[in-house]
Amino acid sequence: MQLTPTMHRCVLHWGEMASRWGVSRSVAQIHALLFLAPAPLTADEIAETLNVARSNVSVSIKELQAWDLVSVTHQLGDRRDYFQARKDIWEVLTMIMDGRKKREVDPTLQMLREATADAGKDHETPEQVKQRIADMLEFVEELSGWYDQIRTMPRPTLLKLMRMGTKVAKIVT
Amino acid sequence: MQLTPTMHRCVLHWGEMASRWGVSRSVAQIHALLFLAPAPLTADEIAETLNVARSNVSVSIKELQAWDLVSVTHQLGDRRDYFQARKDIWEVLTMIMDGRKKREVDPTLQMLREATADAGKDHETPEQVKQRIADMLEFVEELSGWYDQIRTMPRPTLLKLMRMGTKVAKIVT
DNA sequence: CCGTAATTTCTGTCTTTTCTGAAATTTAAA
DNA sequence: TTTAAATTTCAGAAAAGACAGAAATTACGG
Repeated sequence: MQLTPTMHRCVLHWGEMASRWGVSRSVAQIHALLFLAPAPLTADEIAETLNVARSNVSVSIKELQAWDLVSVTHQLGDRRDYFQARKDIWEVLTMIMDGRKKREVDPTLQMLREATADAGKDHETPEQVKQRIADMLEFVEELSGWYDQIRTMPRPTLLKLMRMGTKVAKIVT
Repeated sequence: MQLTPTMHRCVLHWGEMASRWGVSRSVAQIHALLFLAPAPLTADEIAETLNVARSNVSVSIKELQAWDLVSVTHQLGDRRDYFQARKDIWEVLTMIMDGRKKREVDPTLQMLREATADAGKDHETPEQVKQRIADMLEFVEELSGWYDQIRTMPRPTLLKLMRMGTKVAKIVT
């Protein structure tokens, strides 16, 4: 697939942001390419377009599938896999946030629960420190629960709430 | 400074999460240590407690200061720097979100603006692709603006809204 | 100013991550 | 089956990042 200058620019930018986003350059570039591509692409097309090893595409696609950002389709009379990315930008954000919560928050939540549970037996740690850990646990639990609730709300509702901006505050006054 | 088993566990966990959070192990461990520490610590104390090079502490502290998570204090009659971390967990979250937005979102927003502005001159890129980029720009602009608004709201208001969970939806019905 | 404590910068080493190319495996048509 | 295309796995090369220790700089008391 031939990249136009604009697409080229986006793909390169995605690649540059990759390390900040916590994925490898290949993963980010492939995602950019599939997100922009007007039609699904085969692994070979991706490898050729981005000049990366075919095997690299295979592994990167696996990761994008784990994030639920890319899926496979097929063409009649063609055994190759055709990959396409989620095009709905709102859904893309949701998938990324879900993934990040699972990887970046949940393990810590788990650890804080254990640490707090064990605090009784621990007579060395100053009360002040235990309290800080407990406070943190409570805060993260609350945030986590809030996120799970928001996640269930229909998109139009969220959109309306978002567009109200700070005006939502009036309901709590 | 001597770590109690509970503190030890937290510091190690922070270190393990570091790569997922996008910082180095040292940065995460130092942050954990300073967050839990009942009193400010010198760079030497940090280096000794965590068994890392003194220079490493210097660089890591710089990064934590760039995130606005750590500040310097002094003791009378002691020229050494004493470092302390923000203890308010809500503020810590805010600083991290601000930092992430600045590093992970703003550069992309910038790029999307430029790409969209240049779209007129670009006659190669399919309309469909240009549209996808424009939609993405609009979405990210909207999210970004929303975040900036929310950021200005007083904490008690946000807390109340958070505790309402999905009940906030009733104001848009 | 001088000497020393404290901190930072720099350079090279070590570790980790990413990526490639080859080999192995899977898949499906013949 | 057999065969060939398609995909995945794997081992090692290459690149990036983290870190230690030395050297340089800064800050301060005398």
